[in-house]
Amino acid sequence: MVKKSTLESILQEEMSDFWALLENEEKRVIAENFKIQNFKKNEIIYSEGEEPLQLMCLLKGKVKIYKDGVGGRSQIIRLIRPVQYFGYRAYFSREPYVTAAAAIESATVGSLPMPLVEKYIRKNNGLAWFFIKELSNDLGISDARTVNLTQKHIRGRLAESLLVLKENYGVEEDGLTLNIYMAREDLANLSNMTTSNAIRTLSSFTNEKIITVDGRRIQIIDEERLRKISKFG
Amino acid sequence: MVKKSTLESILQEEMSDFWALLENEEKRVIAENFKIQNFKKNEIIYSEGEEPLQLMCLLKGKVKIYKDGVGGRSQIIRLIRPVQYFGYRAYFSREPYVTAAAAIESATVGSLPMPLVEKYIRKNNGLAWFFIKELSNDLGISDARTVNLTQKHIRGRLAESLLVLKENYGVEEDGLTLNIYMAREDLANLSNMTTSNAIRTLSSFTNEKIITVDGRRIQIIDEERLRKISKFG
DNA sequence: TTATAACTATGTTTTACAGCACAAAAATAA
DNA sequence: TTATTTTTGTGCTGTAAAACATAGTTATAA
Repeated sequence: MVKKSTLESILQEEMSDFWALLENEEKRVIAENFKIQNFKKNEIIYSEGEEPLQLMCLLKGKVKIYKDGVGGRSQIIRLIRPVQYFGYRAYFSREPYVTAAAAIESATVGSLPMPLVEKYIRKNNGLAWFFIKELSNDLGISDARTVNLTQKHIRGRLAESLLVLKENYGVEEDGLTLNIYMAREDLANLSNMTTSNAIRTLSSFTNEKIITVDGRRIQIIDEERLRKISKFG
Repeated sequence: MVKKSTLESILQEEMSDFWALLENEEKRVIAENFKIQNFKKNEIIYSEGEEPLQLMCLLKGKVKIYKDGVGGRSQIIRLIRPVQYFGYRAYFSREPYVTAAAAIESATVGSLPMPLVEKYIRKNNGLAWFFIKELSNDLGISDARTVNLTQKHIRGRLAESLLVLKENYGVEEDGLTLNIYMAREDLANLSNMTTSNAIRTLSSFTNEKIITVDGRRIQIIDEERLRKISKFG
């Protein structure tokens, strides 16, 4: 078991944006109820239909929020990086989860009971405003995504995904290699296409010297080109 | 009892969910800054790229929130009915509108300056909670929509749209006729398909006795069937 | 080590849907 | 009224992408 002081220091240092908004008494209670959990690669964090009870904060690793659709096909809705919050929306809407979450790579998740979070939101305006901004940002992204996924062609969708991955998880020291190693299947589920087509289109991009691929390592060589494809492809 | 202005009575009666959350002083200032505007059928209410300055509330009529995508194609993101609020999200995200809004039929819109709304959100917890719930609901719908639009086939998407129209705008006295008369093009933009395919698929549904069509009047005859198509089609 | 499963790669076939053309009907304007 | 534009309806064609098949390749387990 993790020491209480450690938990509090994580709240203070990692989740400072959230923590800083709390009053002293709130901080005490939040720290008491804060829990940390580890998830292995591919482990499910929560599933569709479950009751949303925790506000989660990704402290380490990478997480995908996804939705299973028609015929076993899965759609990745959004990607979470440290330090981002997730798992709370359905609670606000008083409904079970309509999405699921899983670790793309081994992940550390901090969590707080939603009823407690709601209680403090209702009396702490800074906290309320924090969630209004979070939700507003996510909603804007979701709306934009709907159009991108439905109207762009395969090349455009994959190009966009690669750029999103770069923006979201950044690159390694070389400034080119994406700092995330995703299975082709996940890349496909992110881009709304079949795995075969993700593989095929990656090959095309490689042939056109837009990217290089080494297993799951992807380097973006010609970002400008990728942006053009994303916009018009 | 003091006689209220027309504007104030609209706030009190039509926008009661919002109004009831305000303190007396807030009510006074809100009433002072409340404006009403009329829009003709097909008139644009706001456009992508504009600065979001008003919280809008649809008092009468029907409004579509849409986004122009690749090659002049348009995607309807959500539909607004009285009394629903819209136009505020982008302001919270401190960005220009990423969507546009237009009247499907002649509409009356009440509006309030966003800076004022923000000011009150920051000191009125009930108001903050109101927007947290609104945003949460919209985000859940948007995420579900992404999957529906990308994974379902044409028949499934149109079936779903018809059901959404029924849930959203209801039916006339006969219990069957959708209470909204949309152009085929709008129906197509709502369902992510071409106008031709919307027309064709409507014809198919008619032949299969699932609906009847008379111009823009649509009656849902076999809702059960429509649900099945929406789910598995 | 070998065996087994999971992932990646690529070629072939099928099909759902967009794109286009054109006509009829309805709405709107002159 | 007639003229003109907009909307609706159908048939035809082409193609993007799914579905399928099969094989090589890399992990994981026994």
